[in-house]
Amino acid sequence: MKTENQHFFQKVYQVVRQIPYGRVTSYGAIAKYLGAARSARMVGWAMNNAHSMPDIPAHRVVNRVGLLTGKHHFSGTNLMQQLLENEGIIVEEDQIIAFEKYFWDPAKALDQHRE
DNA sequence: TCAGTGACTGACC
DNA sequence: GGGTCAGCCACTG
Repeated sequence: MKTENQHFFQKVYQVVRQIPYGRVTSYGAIAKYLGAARSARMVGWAMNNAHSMPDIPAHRVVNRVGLLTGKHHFSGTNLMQQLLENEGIIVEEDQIIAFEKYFWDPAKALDQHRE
């Protein structure tokens, strides 16, 4: 039984869905929120599997420097960038400009216990 | 079964 | 300050 793994993936999808419009986050941030900061690759794998899931704004998930490492996995090579720009995010050479400005931390946004 | 790969990250040199 | 290495875990051949 690997239901726990499924749960991990589901959690990833749930967090990604919570990303507000015009915001982005990183694989590590999600992984850290899920208590698996060292398993950021699993988040990336979850995104790969996210194609099977509806309403997963995977384009809002980039690596820690705001680089669109996963754009190649989208239908078009520019689709990911187009989607981000459509939300008001500036993307240049596959990298988000002022990434930290748009960065959305699930650990802070979803955890209402701390401020 | 074993080994290689990957939408990552942090540490080290 | 930039390049390299190792760790992480699941999937594929």
